[in-house]
Amino acid sequence: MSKQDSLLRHKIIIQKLRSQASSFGEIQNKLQSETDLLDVDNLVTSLRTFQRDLLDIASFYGIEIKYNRSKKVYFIENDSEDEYNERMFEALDVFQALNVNQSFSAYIQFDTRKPKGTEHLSGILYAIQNKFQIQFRYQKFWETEEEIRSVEPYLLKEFRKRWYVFAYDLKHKEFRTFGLDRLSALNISSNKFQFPQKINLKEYFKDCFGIVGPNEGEVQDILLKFTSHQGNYIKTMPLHESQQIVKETPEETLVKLRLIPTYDFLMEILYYGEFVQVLEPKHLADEIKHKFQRAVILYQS
DNA sequence: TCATAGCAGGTACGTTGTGT
DNA sequence: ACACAACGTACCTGCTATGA
Repeated sequence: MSKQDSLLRHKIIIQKLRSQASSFGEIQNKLQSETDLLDVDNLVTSLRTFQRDLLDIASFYGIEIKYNRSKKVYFIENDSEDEYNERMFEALDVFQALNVNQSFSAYIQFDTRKPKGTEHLSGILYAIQNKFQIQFRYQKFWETEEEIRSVEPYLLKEFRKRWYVFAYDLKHKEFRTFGLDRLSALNISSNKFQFPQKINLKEYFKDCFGIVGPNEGEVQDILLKFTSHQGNYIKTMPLHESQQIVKETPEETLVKLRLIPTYDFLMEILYYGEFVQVLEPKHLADEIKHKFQRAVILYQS
């Protein structure tokens, strides 16, 4: 029984109890069926170990599982569906799937991609937690030369499967976002910094789309008309936390957003091509229109 | 009465030291 | 360089005391 199995067991227990309150026997049955399905070491444990699992789940994930004596079932008391835990379980799923059997490699095709800089995640996280300045080499997309940066790291941010660190650049004296995949020779210095009182990170990025900070423009109400097919997709994968479905018909889905229309957002709209129309604001609709017109010119000969 | 928690002991596995 | 024993650690189970 490895640590990995313990994590897997925790995940299955949480999933089982999220779907319904269950007795210890029912949980054991679930663990047994998952053991057969995943082809792993036996995940079924004794009651004593299960009780310890409950304590671990509470301390690791903050999910409190209680026992209902009269109904003889365990249930989750304070389920928050925490984003971090969800992502961790997701990673575990992938790890599990890839780890099951090497011979499955014939059935798995990876997206082609370059290194994502994830090896820096734990180092930067450590620096953020302990408020240490960091230095690193940084290469911008559009420049060939590397620069040495010295920054105060505040936040790790993920966007479109890439990781970024939001930080205060000590040389340029401003907040900047750095892509981890373009960063090398990371050094965590012993220089401490004070976290700026005036910034609330959740609030800071609330109206933003992508990695561009809020100093890039004003918050606006945006109304988009998607084809119903794309609309279904958008409903399951919201563009932004402010997203609201305003109207739905068999032909179209109207979506309202409230954010700063940054460059990243513009790119997102262009990505949906003919399947979306910007209804409001007009200047954004015009900008998209111009971009498409310029693109069309490329194909006229 | 029964869930819970503490403890002792077993097993598996990784690491380290030693001999060939 | 390799094999193997000794040791340490993590994690498990079963037993049992506790207390709501």
